[in-house]
Amino acid sequence: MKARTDRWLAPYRRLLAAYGPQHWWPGETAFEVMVGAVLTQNTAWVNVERAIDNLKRDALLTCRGILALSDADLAERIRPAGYFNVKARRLKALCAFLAEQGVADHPVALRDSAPLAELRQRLLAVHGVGEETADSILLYALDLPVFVVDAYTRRIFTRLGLLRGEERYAAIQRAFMDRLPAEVRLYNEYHALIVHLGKSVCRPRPRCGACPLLHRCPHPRT
DNA sequence: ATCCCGACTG
DNA sequence: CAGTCTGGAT
Repeated sequence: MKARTDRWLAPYRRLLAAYGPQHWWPGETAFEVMVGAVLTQNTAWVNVERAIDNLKRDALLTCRGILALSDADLAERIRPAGYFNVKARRLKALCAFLAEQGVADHPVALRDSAPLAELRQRLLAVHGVGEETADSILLYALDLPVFVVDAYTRRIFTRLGLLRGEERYAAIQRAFMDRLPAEVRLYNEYHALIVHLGKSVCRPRPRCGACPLLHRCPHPRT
């Protein structure tokens, strides 16, 4: 293994040893993962679960079920996830897209409808789907090898001295994908572990004493 | 740069 | 009480 790869893979090994497999994404079907990816935008997952349960309770966690609701009705049901008016429109846009693609009754089939690069472009064209949401859907709903970047990734790897902190999403994603083997399993687990570390330890005000990566962090605080 | 927004932590 | 949460559109 090249040293260039190892600097970006070592944190993964360390985090996996410390925290164990995270078993992401917490969703039963590809469609549920897609809905969760939109609902969790800037929102704690516990709040997303409530919104998803609200839809499940009335068997509305389907493409057609969501499209059949009025914006106001849908917004009311997903209220616990916050930004409910915005997200109601975004969920409908996502479902309308799936219907257009002819996969409303079997959303996971989206995977085989186009090559990865084109699928990503199509998702990015959907209202409410930005880079992180698109990549989360590709990786966690469709099992395609795309590395998901988020605010935790930027913060953690900047503190580790591997990023400067000003890089755009695409640059950070390329940093990982150019160096790591293109394995769905690895990308899935790595991002999940990054989120865990970012939430529990490498927070805005970090708890460096509890960090599994402390030994390779240039400027630990506290 | 600002708005969207409920639910929870410290 | 302020801060934070698996962002994206305008």
